[in-house]
Amino acid sequence: MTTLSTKERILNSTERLIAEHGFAELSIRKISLKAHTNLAAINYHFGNKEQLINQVLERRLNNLFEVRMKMLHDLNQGDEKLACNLEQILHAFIAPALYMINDEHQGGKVFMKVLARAYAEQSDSLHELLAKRYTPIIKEFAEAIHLACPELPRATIFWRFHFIIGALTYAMGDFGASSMAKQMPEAEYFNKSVEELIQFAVASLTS
Amino acid sequence: MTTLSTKERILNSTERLIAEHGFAELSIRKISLKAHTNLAAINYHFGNKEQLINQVLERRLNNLFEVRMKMLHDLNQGDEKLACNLEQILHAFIAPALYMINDEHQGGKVFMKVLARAYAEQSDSLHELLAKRYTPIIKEFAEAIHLACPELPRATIFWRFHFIIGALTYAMGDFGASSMAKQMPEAEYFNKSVEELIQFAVASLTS
DNA sequence: ATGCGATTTAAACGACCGTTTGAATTGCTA
DNA sequence: TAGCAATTCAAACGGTCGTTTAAATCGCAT
Repeated sequence: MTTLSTKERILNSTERLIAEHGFAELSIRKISLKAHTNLAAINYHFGNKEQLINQVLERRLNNLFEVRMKMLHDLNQGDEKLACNLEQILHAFIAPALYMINDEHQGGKVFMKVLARAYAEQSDSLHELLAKRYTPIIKEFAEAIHLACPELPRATIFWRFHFIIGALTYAMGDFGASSMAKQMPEAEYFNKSVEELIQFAVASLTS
Repeated sequence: MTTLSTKERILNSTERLIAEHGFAELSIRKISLKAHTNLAAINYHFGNKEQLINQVLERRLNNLFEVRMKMLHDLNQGDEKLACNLEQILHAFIAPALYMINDEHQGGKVFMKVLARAYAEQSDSLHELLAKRYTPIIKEFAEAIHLACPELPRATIFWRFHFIIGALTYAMGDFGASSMAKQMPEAEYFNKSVEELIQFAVASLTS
């Protein structure tokens, strides 16, 4: 194990604690204990608890959204107005979230649970952060879907894409807790989730 | 306003506080203040905080699930093996949740936010309570869907119904917070949500 | 090696938490 | 109306919370 900076250890520990025990039980003291650092180090490096949580989310959201955008743009190489396969578009949106989940070493798996928790919190600062990040990417993907399915009204696309995000978020947060998960190895269940989710999303947009 | 018992006032206040501020900020003191009662009255009537929260959920979950079951059974009147319209089946599952939301007087609207929060919490007791309630109803609805769509593999039905529940839950928790919500009156947005959600669910099951 | 800014530390602050206690009050029955 | 059980109440319990303070320590350029 490489030696991590105090700041990184705090971010990682916070992420894990939220994923494992939720926001309600999260405390500065538990974080500092898990990160093998001092209580005050957290306020020193992050100001306060709220800013720490925001940075935990931002750190990975930035990466997740960059990957999604890159995969989308790679689909219509150069030509922005080229209509592409609906399944590919949804793959570009869904798969990065699941790749991230599989990235055990970087804690992406943990993060997706954090993200699911964050959605359900009604903390204004969290909601703002998520809305600010999601708005542009939703617009881009909705536009791509419109090109792929020109017969679908734009409003319908927005509604259904919104619902797909809900299903994805819910599935990620529930990952491993489902009764289906216990009937097969975790890796297999994971891959199956990706496949089923994409097929589900495609079907929901091709009525 | 009719005079409510202390127990009812505590349940109602707890429900509202969870919906408005989440589980993290919920405290016995805030509940007793909102319910115009004493701190100790809560422990007197409910034992402890955890049991109070469980009762808040059970009170409405029981009603919600009864209505769903009744609507499903009313579809195939008497004849259990009669295949019925997929849209009607999904309506029986989705609409009661939304009727409940619209039932302002009984606080159903508030409750759906509570439910959305509860999903994201990883409290074992909450998860157990929800799993115990959901398992039988999911089986019944999956069976009805199977009769309506015999060409769909049973496993696929379970996966997609699971995703639909996710979309529904997410939509309910997000109700009113969406950017779309601000562009039309609340009642209209609500009815539109029902319609779009059912159409979305139907589409996702008829690939 | 010395000085200085960056970092870490122990300790304490006031505030709020869930729960318990035992006395006061209420509502109903005998 | 007397008495008893159900309910409400003020007060206190031990604990945990987020944050702050000031001293100790570290890393590194001079």
